[in-house]
Amino acid sequence: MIDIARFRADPEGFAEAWRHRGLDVDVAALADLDKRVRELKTEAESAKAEANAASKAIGRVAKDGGDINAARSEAKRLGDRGKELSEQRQELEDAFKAQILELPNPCLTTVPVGSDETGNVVTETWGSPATFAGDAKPHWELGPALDILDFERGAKLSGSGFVVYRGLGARLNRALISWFIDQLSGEHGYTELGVPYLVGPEAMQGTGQLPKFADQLYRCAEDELYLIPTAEVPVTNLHAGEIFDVADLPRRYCAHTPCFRREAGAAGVGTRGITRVHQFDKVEMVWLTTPERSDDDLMTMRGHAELMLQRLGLHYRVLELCTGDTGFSSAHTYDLEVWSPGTGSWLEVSSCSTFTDFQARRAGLRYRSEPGAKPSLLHTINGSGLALPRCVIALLETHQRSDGSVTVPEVLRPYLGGVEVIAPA
RNA sequence: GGAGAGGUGGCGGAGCGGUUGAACGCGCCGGUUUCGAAAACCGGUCUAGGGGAAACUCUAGCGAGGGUUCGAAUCCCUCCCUCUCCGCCA
Repeated sequence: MIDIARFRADPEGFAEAWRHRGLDVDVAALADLDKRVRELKTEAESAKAEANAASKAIGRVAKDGGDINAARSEAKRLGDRGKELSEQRQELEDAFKAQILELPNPCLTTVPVGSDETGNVVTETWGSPATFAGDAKPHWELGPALDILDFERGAKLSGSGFVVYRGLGARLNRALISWFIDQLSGEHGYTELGVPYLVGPEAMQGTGQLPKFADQLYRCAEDELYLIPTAEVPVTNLHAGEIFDVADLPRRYCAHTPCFRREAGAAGVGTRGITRVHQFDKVEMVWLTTPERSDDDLMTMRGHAELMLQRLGLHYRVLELCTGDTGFSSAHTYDLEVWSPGTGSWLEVSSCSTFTDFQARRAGLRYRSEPGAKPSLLHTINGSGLALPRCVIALLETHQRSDGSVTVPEVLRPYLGGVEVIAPA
C-alpha cells in the first residue's frame, strides 16, 4: 500500500508514477474521497467527544445520588449522532481503502520507463552459451529419455501443468534445494525457515497477492486458506505487526517451499515441458531491512543468486525491469535469466525486488531507528534463490552430451551420492 | 472432534458496569547520589489516526467481530487462538 500522507502532498507525482506503469488513475477523485473521509472523521469524533463528556458527567451525578434521567436522553442523542457519522465515514473509508489496495507501488525514479518487457534493460551477461556438435535437445526430450521426467503421469494425476520427477530427476531436484539452502544459510548467513504452505487472507494481502490477484491463487474455500504461490508470502508475513530494534536488522531468511500457481490465462503459451507449471519448488530469499540500506541490500542479495548460477556453470543474464514490467508490489526489480540451449530462450529463474515500504505498510512491519524512537516502516526485499524447474531445464540442456547423458555439476555431486553423470538406464 | 481453563501494555499480574490507557511489580529511558558502579530515591516509558505552526488536543484499541447501556476490559452472542484431559491420527 502506498503512503497516504505522501499521496496527499503530491497526488500528481503518484499519477505520473502510475502512468509509467500503464495505469491512468483519477488522483483528483481519490484525493477528494480522502478529504471527505477526514472531514467526516473530525465531525464524528467531536460528536463522540461530547457524548463521552456527557457520560462522564452522568457518572459523577449518579455517584452523588442525583437525578440523571434528563442527561441520559441527551447523552444518547449525542452518542447516536456520533455513531451515525462514524458509519458514514466507515463507508467512504472502505471505498477509499479498496481503491488504494489495488494501486501498485510507484517505481523508483531510477527505473527505466517502458510500457512492457521490450523496455527491460540487459545490464549484465555471465558466461557464454554452451556449444554442441549437433542440435541441443530440449529438456522435454532429454527428461523422458533419461526416465527422470514423466509428463504423462503428471497430467494423469492432476492435469496439464503437473509433472512427476523420477529417480535421479527427483533426486536432482532435491539436491538443488539442499544445495541452494546450504549456500545461503552456510555461506551468506541466512536463517533457514520451514513455513506453512497454506496461509490466511491477511498474509496474502500483506505481500500484495490479494485482493488484486485472487484469480491466480489456489484457495481452500472450506477453511479460507490459500496455497502459497511463493515462500515470499509466509516469510515476509512472519513478523507482521511486530516492531524490531534497528540492531536486529537486517533479517535474512531463506526457505524452500513448493509454489502453487493457477496461471489463469497463461495456459498453452509456450509452456511445453516444465517451464511453466502449476506446482514447483523454489528457494526464496527474504530480507527485512532499513530504508537506508535496502538499495544496496538488493544488489547483495542479487549477487547471492548470481553466485549460485555461476557455480552451476549456467550462462545467464541480468535484466533490469522497466516500469511497465515491474510487479505490482515492487519498486525496482532485477530478473536473472538462464540460457536454455534446448529451447533457444532465456528463462527467468530469479526475480530480485525491493518493495520499499509497500509490503511493510500492508503487513505492519516496523522498526525503531534507535531505542525509544517512534516505530517506522522497514523495507522488504526478496528474490528467488532459485526457482527449481528452470534450473533443472538449464542444467539438463547445458550439460547434455552427445550420447544423451547429462554431466552433473561438481558442486551437486555430493548431494547426488557421488553420481557424476545421469545416463539412460 | 468432545470436556474444562484461559486470552489484559515489553514481561508478570490486578481490575469484573462509571472520570481506567488501565493498579502493582519487573524491565527500559532520564535525573539525583557516586571516583565509577550497584543500591536507593525522583521523573518518564503503548500504538494507530484526526485537528493544530507548535504547545497540545480529540478519537479508537484490554484475542477478533457484533450486541445491550447515557457509559463496557468488565454483561450477552459469534468466531479465533493457547493450555489440560479424552478421542482420533502421520
